Amino acid sequence: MECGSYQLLKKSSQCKARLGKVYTTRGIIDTPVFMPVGTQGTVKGVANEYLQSSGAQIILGNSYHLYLRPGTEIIKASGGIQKFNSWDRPMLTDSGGFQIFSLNDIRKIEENGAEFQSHIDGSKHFFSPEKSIQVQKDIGADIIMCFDECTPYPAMYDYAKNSMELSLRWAKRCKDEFYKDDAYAKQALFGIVQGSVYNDLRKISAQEMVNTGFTGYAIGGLSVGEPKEDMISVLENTVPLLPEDKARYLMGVGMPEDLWECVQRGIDMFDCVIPTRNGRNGQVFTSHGKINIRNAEFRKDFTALDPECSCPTCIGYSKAYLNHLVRAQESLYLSLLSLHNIYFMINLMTKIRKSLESDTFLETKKEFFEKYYSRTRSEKIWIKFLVCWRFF
RNA sequence: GGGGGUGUGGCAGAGUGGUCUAAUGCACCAGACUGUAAAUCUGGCGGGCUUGCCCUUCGGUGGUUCAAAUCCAUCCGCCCCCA
Repeated sequence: MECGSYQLLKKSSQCKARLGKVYTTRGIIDTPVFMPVGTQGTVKGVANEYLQSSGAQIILGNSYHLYLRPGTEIIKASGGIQKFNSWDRPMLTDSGGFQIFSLNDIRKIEENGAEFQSHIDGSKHFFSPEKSIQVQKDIGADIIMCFDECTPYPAMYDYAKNSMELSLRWAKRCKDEFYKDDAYAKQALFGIVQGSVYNDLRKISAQEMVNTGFTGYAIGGLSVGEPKEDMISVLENTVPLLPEDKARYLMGVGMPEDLWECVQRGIDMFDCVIPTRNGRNGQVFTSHGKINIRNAEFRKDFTALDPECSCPTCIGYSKAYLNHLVRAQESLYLSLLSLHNIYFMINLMTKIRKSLESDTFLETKKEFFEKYYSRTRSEKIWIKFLVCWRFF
């Protein structure tokens, strides 16, 4: 099987959700899948052994960050990123496109590419589509991404259009660069659909990307601050334009509730920093909703974070102890909470896949949401809950 | 016994006539985080409500003044040095 190719196993009879597999050089990924983010070649705070025990099938790395440090020379010399970081399951690298968005103040975009100032030492670097592909080839992940501009939100129509068209031209250059040598035998290149919240732009982008032809298709530029309804609308209008026999990857999403909504609309792959970042900030996902373990209410709560979780954190430690670790700024909590959140996401995706196998996606979703929003009675959460219901 | 210093919100610590409910840090109470410039950031932290104002606060008491955390008197507590 060609690296990055998608096999559709089963379609939900209830919605656009689908069960499948993505084949890569280093293994087969069951989809829908959640990919923990490991920007610098490590999922922050979580050792490989634990990451594997969580059931994580594939993790992300970031070209821009790895290019700056340790540098592609070292990664190449080590035998590729997965020799370097000892992660033997599949990996995907982002192109640096997201850094065009997030390093807003220290970059300049032009037709040929983007000039960045290193956030580490201020030195100037230029990423063209060709450069990004070369870097990603040197890093050596199984799936690599086109260099794009992650259009900021809000974006005026004209800006979004120009940005989307630039990403299209860059995508073609990425493809040319990618197929220049035989790297494609081991790696797969995914294209990225842009167009902000404008469905006509999304349509053009999707059609053009498909015409250009990629092994898989990502939807980028979402979950950057737009209303949730806009994200859903974009998915409902864009996903049907993508070929059924290719993987669909929604970049940067998301929260547990988002995963349900987006799988329902036909997404196969997700990545998000949320489980690890929130873990480092004390916020924990549980089957009964998210909690901030730092809060006073947990000082004397000697039960586990989530009674339904069997991660090492939940097996070994109480909320009261984790609350203490956070308050005392003991570094152990960074790992324990990140690990739990990763388990939560991975378990959630397993639950989703099982529901697709038995074709009970919507029932399982409803069950999840009822429990997930049961803990808090706050008005805000209930409004969110009702908004989610609208999509049934 | 003599000399000097000091007492400020939970803690540390600024402030030495009005712009003081009183800087700043910590602690505390919450919130946010979506292809990671994030172990980060934001808000709150005397009381009351009609959210603009009112009331109560800088060891105690009394005073000076239009006005006192700030000046004076006195009392109380603590610290240092000399005997």
